[in-house]
Amino acid sequence: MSNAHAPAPTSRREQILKEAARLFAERGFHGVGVDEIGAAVGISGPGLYRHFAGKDAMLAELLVGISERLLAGGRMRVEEGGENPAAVLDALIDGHIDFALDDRPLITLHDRELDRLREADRKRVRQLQRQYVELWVQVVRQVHAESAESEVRAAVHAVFGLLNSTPHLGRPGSLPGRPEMARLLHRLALGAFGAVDAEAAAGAGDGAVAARRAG
Amino acid sequence: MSNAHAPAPTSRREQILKEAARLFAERGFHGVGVDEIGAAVGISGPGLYRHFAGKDAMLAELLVGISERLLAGGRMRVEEGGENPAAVLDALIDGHIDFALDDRPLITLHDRELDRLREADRKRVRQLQRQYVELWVQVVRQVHAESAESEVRAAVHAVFGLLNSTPHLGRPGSLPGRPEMARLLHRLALGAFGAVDAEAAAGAGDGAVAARRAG
DNA sequence: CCCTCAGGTTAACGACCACTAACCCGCCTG
DNA sequence: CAGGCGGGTTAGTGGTCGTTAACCTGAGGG
Repeated sequence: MSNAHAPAPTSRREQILKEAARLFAERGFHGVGVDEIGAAVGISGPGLYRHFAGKDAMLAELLVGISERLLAGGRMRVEEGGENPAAVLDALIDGHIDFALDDRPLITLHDRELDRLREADRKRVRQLQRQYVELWVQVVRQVHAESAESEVRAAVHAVFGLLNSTPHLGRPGSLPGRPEMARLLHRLALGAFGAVDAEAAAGAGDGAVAARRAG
Repeated sequence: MSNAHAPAPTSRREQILKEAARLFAERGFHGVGVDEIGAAVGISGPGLYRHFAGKDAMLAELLVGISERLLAGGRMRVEEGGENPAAVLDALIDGHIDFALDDRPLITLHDRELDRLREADRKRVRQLQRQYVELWVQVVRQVHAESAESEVRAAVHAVFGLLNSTPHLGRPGSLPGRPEMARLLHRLALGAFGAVDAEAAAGAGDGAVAARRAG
């Protein structure tokens, strides 16, 4: 009712997409009915079909959209600070963190409901995701040159998991606020990447923290 | 028909649970029909109701089971190596990695379909999860004593995301094999924890890897 | 002033699905 | 050999859901 903020020209489409993303993330694609999505934006049920071809089309647009934005943002950051790889990595991490903290539902959908897409859309999303990963891999390899590519790639995946973990957090209160959280996640990501090329000598069972090269 | 392998005393219940876990992880709880689950174990449709009260009961048993096993395993490891916190942490990490690598579908379900449970079951699972997290928090705080508890808790959540990222990996080939993967994940987790209490002085934009105290 | 059309509405339809009912059979026990 | 019973089967049922059909309305332009 009292929609005080956001008098911006938020088109009906975008409004629907936002609510659909939230609902899909909360209860899963199959767990949400079109009537609920409609109700969330004040219209009811089949009125949605004036804006979208169907429920699948909403999910497809959401997933393709987020993948494109992630990749575009990543490419932008790479171009901006092209000289200093470490700075580029910092920027990539910060950009991803902003996404994870501010667009939680989308991040959730991104790696949760991908299989509900039609073949064509799924292929497109996967391609975008792969390009995004490779972007990171290249940058990380410039910072940690000694590491094998396959290990770096796995580490990038793992760090995505780390950064995207915010949606699964319990209720706040026992956790840091948003700015502290952003800085903490940044540190954790860098710490993880820094451990990629530690010598494998660190024997399991020995309690010592993995040695790091003083570089 | 020709069920050549698995003559082990794998009870029908367990067999059903295993296949149900796989299917739920692949296509989501609502995306799988009971007929499919039945077909996966060679019986068809309503035959499942001789073993389970319903589809919900299968999911509940899966999620409660995995949560209990994770917690029990964690407690065991804490007791075994009580003296040396760093060794305990190593053991916790290895145990979780084994789980993530060997029981991928369960790990996926664990943080994906929790909301599809009835109130009572959901509460139980969340309680088990919380205890598991607190177990880790205590151990990590013994290793990194200077860190604030809320930051450690967030870091534990994040490292879970890191370790659980394996299910989302594309097809193998561009990634390390299972043993290398286990060791890599171990290193990454330790690296992340090691970065929890780095002085906040590490300015963003400075590319330096977060400093670590030589302890 | 009509006419179009964007953006709604409600009603209905067809598919799917979890679950139940009713029946069946082979094995073990007494 | 009787009979219970664990573990199946197929047919059916009620409900939900995505989608379509048919109808309505208010605003803007010629």
